[in-house]
Formats: sequence, structure tokens, C-alpha cells
Amino acid sequence: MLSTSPQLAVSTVIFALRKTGAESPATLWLPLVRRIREPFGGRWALPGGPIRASESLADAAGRNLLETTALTPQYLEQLYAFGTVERSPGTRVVSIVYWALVEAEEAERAAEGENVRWFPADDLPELAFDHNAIVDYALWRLRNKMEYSRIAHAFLGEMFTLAQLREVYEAVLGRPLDPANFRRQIEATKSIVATEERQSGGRHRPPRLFRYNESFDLADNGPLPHA
Amino acid sequence: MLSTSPQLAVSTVIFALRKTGAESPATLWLPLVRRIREPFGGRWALPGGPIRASESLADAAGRNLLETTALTPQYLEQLYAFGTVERSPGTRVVSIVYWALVEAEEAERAAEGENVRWFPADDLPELAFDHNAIVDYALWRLRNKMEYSRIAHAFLGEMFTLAQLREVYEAVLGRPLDPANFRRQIEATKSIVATEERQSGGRHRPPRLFRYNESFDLADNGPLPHA
DNA sequence: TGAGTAAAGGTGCAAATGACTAGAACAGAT
DNA sequence: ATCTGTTCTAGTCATTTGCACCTTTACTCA
Repeated sequence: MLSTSPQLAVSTVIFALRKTGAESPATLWLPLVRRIREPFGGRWALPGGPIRASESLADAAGRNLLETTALTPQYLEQLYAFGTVERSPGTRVVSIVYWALVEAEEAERAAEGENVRWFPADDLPELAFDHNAIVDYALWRLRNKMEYSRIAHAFLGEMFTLAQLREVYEAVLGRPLDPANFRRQIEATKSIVATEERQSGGRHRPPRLFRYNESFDLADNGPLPHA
Repeated sequence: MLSTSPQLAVSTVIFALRKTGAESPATLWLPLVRRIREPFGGRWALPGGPIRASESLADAAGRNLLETTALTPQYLEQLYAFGTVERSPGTRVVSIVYWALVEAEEAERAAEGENVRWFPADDLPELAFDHNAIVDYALWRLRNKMEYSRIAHAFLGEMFTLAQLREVYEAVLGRPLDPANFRRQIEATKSIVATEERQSGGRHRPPRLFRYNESFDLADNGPLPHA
């Protein structure tokens, strides 16, 4: 009997920050798609699909994401290759999973449908396959990376106030940060620069707008082949 | 035309510490295997092979490593999935690469042969496929991880002196460390405990032997599915 | 017994961090 | 125009951390 090579697929865990109420803190959300086929028909699952012969793994992740959720992420990084024998009933599937971040605005644009819905990352239903465990791992990576890189910026638009940036950190790390100390740390950084513009409209002193210094990478992922 | 799924394989970058001369500093070495088939026939490559239907990815990496190099690593972790279109001439191959550490003693035991040879990690020949880039990335990960985990211990045996442990750090990080400060950092750690035994034989005050506290993991890799 | 060597222990400075206080600037309401 | 509440902004101070350097201890070998 010829041993057939495992089936190969890519999936993506993509996070966005959402504010439910006006005064409630922002939390992490992610879009899931409803499975139509067996196994796990009807269950929610990570967006993903097969790899085409002409595209790299990252390209496959981005394309499947765009096709199923209409989202274009600000940040995309390989998470892990999952390949235990029993993770998919019947067939042997190896999933190369990416994780991604998307701006709040972009996340709003992508309309929800019958088969695509956003869920809060800390309160998911039972997903298909091992996808609950995968999301847990992606959350761990996100929180870890937040502490020693500048990926927080990927949740925000071009320009942002320090309060907005701090809100991102507080939502991901799950604890409040001192505004004054936070300011000091950001200003010590060269990767985030102050602009002359301010954001008006609130019923308070208009905060200065900041901009990310494009000459810095969002994260140092080492000497990884670009694709 | 039916789009065929890419071919899937695992490879492993496995490091050991070797001392060339008696007084020269230890450096990183890794075993490579000589390819017999095309493409890249005759070139050196990372040990690896296909994934069996009954084994997980990590198991496949360990098995292929044992079969081709007779090595059993002290530490094994997934590195990255490489899958650009052009990385293997002719066929489309996705390689899930692991990286590993092995004790010096265990590395000695595994004899070199015509088709397996150890090379210094910082002076490799031109390897098959994109394996040079893969080794570079593995080196980067190793150096990174060395700074916030206790994997250095995986290079050593059951018991070791602080000087030996420091030699590992110096070899991997590529810079000398202050012995006094190094001692303090290690002693602040709960994961490495002093024993009552000492190592005699040197022409100096006999150093205390230390032991790794087995109740700690070598590295915190988050909530990863065990296999 | 003395010389040499590395382990082991200690001291002090500088930078980073965390908790806290206080004033300045603005929007909107009175 | 003045008041009020909120947030930005600046600064202090104590604690921790990292790092450089120095001294003492204990052993082996000649």
C-alpha cells in the first residue's frame, strides 16, 4: 500500500479590536466561518483553504482570508504547523496556521454574513477540529509579541492618539497601564513619532496625533525568507 | 487539470557544542547528510524525510533524525514551515522544519560516516535547496531563545559547573559574559539548583556542580498542543 | 610551603520601572 | 464670560535591575 502524503491547508487567526459600548473597554474579536461540509458541518471554524501550486504559504493564507472574509490584514505572520494524526476525523490534514491583525476600520468594512461572524476571542463557542486550541496559542503569541515589538500599531490606522495606543495595550495585555508612564515609554521609542496635528471633537483637551515611523518594522522576525 | 497538493516533508536543524582545541572556545556544530538523488545530488542537506500517516510532525522529525544521524535530541521544537514555490526545482515541496539541541556526549556517540558529517554552524558550504537560509534562521531563534529561557542546559549533561554553563551561553551569544554577574543571575533562578558535589581535578578551587530542576520546562512555548 | 588559578562573594553606579502628584489645556455647559 | 470636568503633560521619588569592577577564598601543582 502506498502511503499517501497528508492533505495540506492553511488557516488564519485574525484579530481586531472592537468596542462594544461607548465607555466599555475594547476587547479582541476574530472572524469565523461556518462550515458547510462534514466533518464538523455547521460548526464555526477558522478561515482557510488549500494551497495553490503557484502561491507561497503566506500568499495562500492572505488569499483564503480575502476570499472568505474580505479582509486584508495589516500584519500577517506564520503561527505554527499543526499536524497531529487525529486532529481531523477520517483524513490526515496538516494545517499551516497564520495569525494576523487588522485595523478596526478595515474590520468594520468587511460585512458580516450568514456564514461569517465576529466572536469575542475570550468567549468562543466550540469550534471545529482543534481550532479552539489554535486560537489559544495565537492569543498567547499575540500577548507575548506585544511586549517586545511594536505590532500594537497594526490595530490602528495611520494616525492615532496615545490614549488609543494605550487602549490597545490594555485590551491585549488585560491590565490597565499608567498613562503617564506609558507616555514616557513611547516617547523614548524612535519608532513612534509625534505629529503637529491634534484630534478635536472630544469634550476635553485635544490630544496630539502620533504616527508610526515607517522605517521600522512592526516586529523583528529575524532572517526569515521574505515570503 | 487537477491541482495536486504540495509534497510534504520534515527536516531538522540540530545543534551541538564542540570544542576543537583544549583551550579554544566551544562553537556550534550541526550534522548534515549528503544527498544522493537529484536535485542537488552530492550537496549537503539537513536531515529529514517524509511524514508517515501514523505519526505527528514532531515524531516524524525525531524519527527521520534518528534514522539518518542516530541522534536523539534533548530539545526539539518546531522552527517554521517553508513553502515558497521555487524552493525545490521541479516539484513543489513544503518543508516543516524543526530545530533541536543535543548534548555533547550524545553527539560524540553518533559516529560520522561517508554520508553524515558535522560542520561548524558559522562556516557552512553551499547546501541543497534553501537550507543555508534555514540554518541562519534556526541560529537566530536559538540565540533569541537563549536570552529568555533555560534551553542552554540541553547542551550539557546531568550535572555541570557554572563555568560550563557560561561557556554555552558565550558560544551561542558570541560574546564573553562576566562570571560574577552570570553567577548571580543563575542563582536568582529557581530552575537551576546547586548540589553538594564539586568537580575536582582542575588546578584551582574545585567548582560546585549544579543540576537542572526537572520540575521546570526548558522553555515556555505557551499552550501548544503537546504533540 | 608558596605560586598560580579560577571560584565565590561583595560594592557601587546608572538606567529602567512603577506609584504617585500636580498643573495646563481644552470643550461644553451654565 | 466663567465654571467644570476630563485628559494631556510634566515632574518627583523610591525601588528594582543591569552592569562593571574589586576582593577574598580554596584548591592543585611544583
